[in-house]
Amino acid sequence: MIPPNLPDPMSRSASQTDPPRADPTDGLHYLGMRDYIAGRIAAGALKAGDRLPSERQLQTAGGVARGTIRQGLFQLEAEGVIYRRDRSGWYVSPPPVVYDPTRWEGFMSYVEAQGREPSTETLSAESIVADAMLASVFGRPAGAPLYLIRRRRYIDGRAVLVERIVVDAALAPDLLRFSFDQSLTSILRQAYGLSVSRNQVTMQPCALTREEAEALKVKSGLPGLSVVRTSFDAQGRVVEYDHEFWRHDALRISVDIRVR
Amino acid sequence: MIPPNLPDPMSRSASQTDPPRADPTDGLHYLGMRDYIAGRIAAGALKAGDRLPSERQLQTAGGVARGTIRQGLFQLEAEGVIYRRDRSGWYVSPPPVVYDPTRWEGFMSYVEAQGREPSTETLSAESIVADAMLASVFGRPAGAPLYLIRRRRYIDGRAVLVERIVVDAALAPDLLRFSFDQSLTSILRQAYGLSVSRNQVTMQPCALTREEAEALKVKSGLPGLSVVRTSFDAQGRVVEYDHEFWRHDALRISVDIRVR
DNA sequence: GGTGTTTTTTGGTATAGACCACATTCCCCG
DNA sequence: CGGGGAATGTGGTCTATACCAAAAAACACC
Repeated sequence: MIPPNLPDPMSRSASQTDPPRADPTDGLHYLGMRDYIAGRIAAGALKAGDRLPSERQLQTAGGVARGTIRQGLFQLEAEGVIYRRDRSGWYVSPPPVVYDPTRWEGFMSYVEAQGREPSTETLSAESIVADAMLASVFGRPAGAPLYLIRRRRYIDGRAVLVERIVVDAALAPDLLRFSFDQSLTSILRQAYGLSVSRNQVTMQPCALTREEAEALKVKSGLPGLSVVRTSFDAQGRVVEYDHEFWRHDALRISVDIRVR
Repeated sequence: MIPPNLPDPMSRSASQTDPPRADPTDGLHYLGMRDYIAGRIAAGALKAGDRLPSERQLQTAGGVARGTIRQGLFQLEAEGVIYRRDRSGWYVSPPPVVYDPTRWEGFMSYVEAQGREPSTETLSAESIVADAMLASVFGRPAGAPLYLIRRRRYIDGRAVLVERIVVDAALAPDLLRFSFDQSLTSILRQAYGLSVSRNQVTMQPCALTREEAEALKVKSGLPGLSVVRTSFDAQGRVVEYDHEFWRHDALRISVDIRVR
């Protein structure tokens, strides 16, 4: 379904136009470690989900200090090649899911369509009142009643995003009686007749703050992707305001559009 | 557990719904340093483009080891708050430009529209032949003649991306006689009658490899954003195949779309 | 078989010091 | 005044060590 117009990361270094050079790592130890691990993954010796040798094993095997090892691992982490589970170890990242913001089908369906297994967990669902920022988003006075839903979503059992969804209570009265472990979009459509006709999506790299990092069970400060989605219905009313925090290695953005 | 003896930073993001806690950084020195710098920026004491105190100055002022200082700086870098110039120092990042892949106007116009000053530098322009990957992109046999243009683009004098554009020589014969310091899209339209009617864009966080990092004058391995854009004309022919490597802190993606 | 408890392993944080390569600055000389 | 070279400052890399907190594994017990 997805056109293969992105070269495989494996073929990145294979530029035949470059002049031959003796050592692509410039003799830097942490780059050597990075390339060694990356090579083992590319060669298939380490597969998605596999655990890497412990840092101390790599240390003695490679003859370099542990700090240097970690420097190389951090770089692979930034590339999205590996990830860590706190105090458990380093693991090979599974492939990212492809997200097309112009084709809004909802998390569950597009993850499933890519042969992965999505699941959702509701962290909290409560009534709140609009602060200044939310008031301007929804075009209502400060203090207007809203619903806030916090969810955590998984792919193949790995937590990949946490989100905070805000819904206007005036448009969806008594929303909290529903369970939110399924698609919220279909609840809004079927129970309240609210259908999305326009989406406004912005994305930005970020560092996961304490709250999001805890929810994703990662160390605070890891790189992430912040996605803010505002959904409007045909009348231009804000149906959903959704702020998602993704693991940066879990997502690839793909947009296919006709030029206006 | 001794907090760094630094002047009071602004609290990072005091969420009034959180239970009160003594120390939002958990007493971790590198987080204290991070929040201290972030606070100075938020408070306006440090503005975009300003240089931070040197690591050794922060070290003595804060009473923490240099490695710990750097850990905090790296985190701010991952957030896009600061950046470094090799062996020169750390600087406050300018705000990112907003990129809307559905609204294709070209780099020059959308950067200018945001009140920033774009510029372009051609690194190389040459004839190549299609390898297997490019052959499949362009739907032509391997060995077909193509043009490869490498450019570096700036915003307000700071290099923000390098790109490799490939054009089918059959569609744009003798393309290399043009200068590419302006918009390539308009050259293709005006000189060859090629207009883009569809774009396929994918984006993915990456680490900048040696080649791109050198072109951007940053350290190899810094986080970046890989953007691949394939432009088609009305007949479905590939007009441009463009692979861009962005500084991750220079870009924000914003999409506004009607749901299909 | 299940259930707590202890031990071991693992990554997370932090220190102090050393040397290098490059950028910048300054100063001297023509 | 300009240019060149030396001195200095800066981040970049690396080592070695230490201790901690949490996860995982091993174990003892019921």
